[in-house]
Amino acid sequence: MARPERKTVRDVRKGNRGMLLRTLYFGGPRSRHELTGLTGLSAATISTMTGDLLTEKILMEAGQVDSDGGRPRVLLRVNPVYAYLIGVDVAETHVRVELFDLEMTEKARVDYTLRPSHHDIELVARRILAGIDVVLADGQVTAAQVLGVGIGVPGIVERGASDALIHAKTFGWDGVPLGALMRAGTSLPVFIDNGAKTMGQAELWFGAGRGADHAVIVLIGSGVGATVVADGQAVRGTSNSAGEWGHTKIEMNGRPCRCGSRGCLEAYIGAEGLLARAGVPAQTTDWPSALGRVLADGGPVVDETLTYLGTGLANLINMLNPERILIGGWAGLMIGERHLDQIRVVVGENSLTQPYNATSIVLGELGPDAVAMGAATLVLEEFLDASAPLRLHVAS
Amino acid sequence: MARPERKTVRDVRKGNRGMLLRTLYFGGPRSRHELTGLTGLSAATISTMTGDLLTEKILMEAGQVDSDGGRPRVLLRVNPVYAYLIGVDVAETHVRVELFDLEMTEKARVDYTLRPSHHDIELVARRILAGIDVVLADGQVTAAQVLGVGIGVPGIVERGASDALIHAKTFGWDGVPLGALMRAGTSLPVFIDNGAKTMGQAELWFGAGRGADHAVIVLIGSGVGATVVADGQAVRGTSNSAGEWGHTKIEMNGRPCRCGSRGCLEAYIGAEGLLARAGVPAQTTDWPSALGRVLADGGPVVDETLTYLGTGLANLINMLNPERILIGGWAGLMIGERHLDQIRVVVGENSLTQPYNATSIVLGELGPDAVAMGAATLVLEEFLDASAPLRLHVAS
DNA sequence: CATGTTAGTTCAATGCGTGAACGAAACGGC
DNA sequence: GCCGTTTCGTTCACGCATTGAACTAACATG
Repeated sequence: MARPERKTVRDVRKGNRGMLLRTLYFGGPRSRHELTGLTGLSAATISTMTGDLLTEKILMEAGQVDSDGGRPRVLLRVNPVYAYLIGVDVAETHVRVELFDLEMTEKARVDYTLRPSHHDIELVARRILAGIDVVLADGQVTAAQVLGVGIGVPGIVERGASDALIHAKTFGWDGVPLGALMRAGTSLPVFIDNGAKTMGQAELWFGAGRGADHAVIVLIGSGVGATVVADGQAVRGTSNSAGEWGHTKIEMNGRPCRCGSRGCLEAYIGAEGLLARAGVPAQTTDWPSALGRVLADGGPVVDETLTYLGTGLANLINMLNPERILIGGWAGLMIGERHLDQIRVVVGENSLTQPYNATSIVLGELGPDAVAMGAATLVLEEFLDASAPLRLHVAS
Repeated sequence: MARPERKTVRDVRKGNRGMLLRTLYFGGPRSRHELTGLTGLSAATISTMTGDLLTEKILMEAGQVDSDGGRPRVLLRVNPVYAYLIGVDVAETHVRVELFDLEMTEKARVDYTLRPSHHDIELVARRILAGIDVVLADGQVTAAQVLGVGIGVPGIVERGASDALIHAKTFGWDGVPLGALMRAGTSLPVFIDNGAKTMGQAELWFGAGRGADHAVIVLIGSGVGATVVADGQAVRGTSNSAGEWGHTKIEMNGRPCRCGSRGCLEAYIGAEGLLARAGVPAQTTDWPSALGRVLADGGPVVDETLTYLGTGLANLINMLNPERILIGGWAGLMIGERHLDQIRVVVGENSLTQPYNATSIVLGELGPDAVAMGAATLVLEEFLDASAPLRLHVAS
């Protein structure tokens, strides 16, 4: 029963300011006059608030537009170089650090290859910290101009009372305090979340999920996960591990899954399980091409996969009644590009009419590269929500 | 991307007032002094606000308590007879109308038997309206003292742009505008929701779900449904039909379900499916005793049922990471009372360690009678949230 | 250059929460 | 019975928020 916080008059300002900022961020350049309509605020408030934001350089003017017969309207927009965001993608084979401006335009990036079985947490933390320095130098940005660092990691990010702990079996991480390690090396604010979640966040904000209040973004790679969005908010659960769609059971006594259980959806539609079922040799390394060949050849395994996938999606629809389902992840996109229509048919057969008709099933627009961008989005979200007399942070 | 509304200073008051009211409603009688700590508001604000609420008679004094060595504290509480709530349970065999005071104490009730296949919407609406008059008379309450009427109905309640439409196959209702029919006969505010959801609401507020921010309340009767609560709010989905847990698929090509599909969870753990699988003759009418015998006899069907139930719950845990799962519904309670431990074992085997350890699985505390109470809770919620200079409504 | 129209700003009014000063109601010690 | 102490509760000036109304700014047209 999430109890609301105490509010004071200043919170009103903070909330309205955030709303104005969001409107301008997503609603393109607008005049003050248009903003009154879009935000519901009075012209007086818009005037003073935009005044503040302009002197803070969070907003900037963006030309004029004639307004038939009267004073022309001055367009306002978010100043993309007011501040910068850093997004990090920690994956099995690499650590990528990217620098974005406020509009999510990439200004610099650096990749570090991770050798398999070299996932030592200290090493990863060092790579990230080094990467931050590199992108700042390349992008000619000082740390003081950066709002924060978002990091997308594999596995479960447990948000307990104190610091976030990361559990990633494949990395051998069991309760690793990455946040604390980062803070030891930088004074920038750090936000950490599961990589599938940050990718979902990216799709929701900048991809095919724009504007959806109720959505599920499913990620199909070698593993399978999902981001659930209800009322515009990501559902995180009590310890931030919601969304483990891949390990929901779709078949009693089904195929063994690498999680140790049986009949998990991931064992059927995850790339690893799919390729194994199609008889692709286990030592194959180029999974995408192998999957491409399997999909091109067709056959019962592909049909079966579509049935499992469609049924899994139907379960989401029945359970959560989203207005949109996005299919993403490299394997998900490959499957979806070829067979989206058939997936829709299977979903229709396995979900209730009412919620099925309310849902559209589409492909993600952003590639797998979106993990870092989504991570940076965590910082952006913080900025838009609480930008109040914004304090930029001191460099490390 | 649920955008927040414009806020003004008065919304601050409304919000804080609601918080104070909730604190007092659920936190028993408290002194003004204690309220400052519990709400975070200053003593000054508490003083003026409780003053207002006392003159409005929403609050009342509730005795004094010595405070060692100083002025004794005056306890305040919500005035239970400030206003009343009406809850309605529309079920297959009856329409029940109940009158509650603000503390959810039942003041009057009336039942109307519904003959099978006599679910004409006009008839049901007439029964409800008549029932309202009866409970008001019995409880010696005028319509002006009633905050509203909550109605729990079977099937899907579609909240579209205009009025709520109800789809209930078993009733032959397909897009029935019950709300409009009610408003034609009474001027009381009407709130309609699915009966399983209202029961979930009741458990969440007054039953075993108290205080849980992330919970799933599963209802197992002849059908199977669930209420998902995330961040203290019920997840409704885009057309208010979220929670159809019973028709998620747990087995590919499994048993046929009455929904027309196959392998639905409901076909295994719903009372109807369970009894059929146990070989109980279809013409049996006393399902509870039949289920009791099946459970007492044990055997493979029962084990199988527990496996299906546990797996279905494990899917919820993996997907939603709740802190608590409540098992309710008459069949759910019967199964849970005997086999809760075994259910927990199965759940543990089929869910990921992390989220499993974060969840407690418990039985519901409220019987099936809670549908009407939960429906009335819809009205209560409205009152606590927006009680602002509360307007009581004119009688019909 | 006067007029009309649209865009944006300024200002007094009103509402809210807060801290500080103040008032109220008990107890304990003498 | 009186006085100091402690705790509870109220009052009031202040700062900050939005707002409507009056006002200024900047254009087009004739």
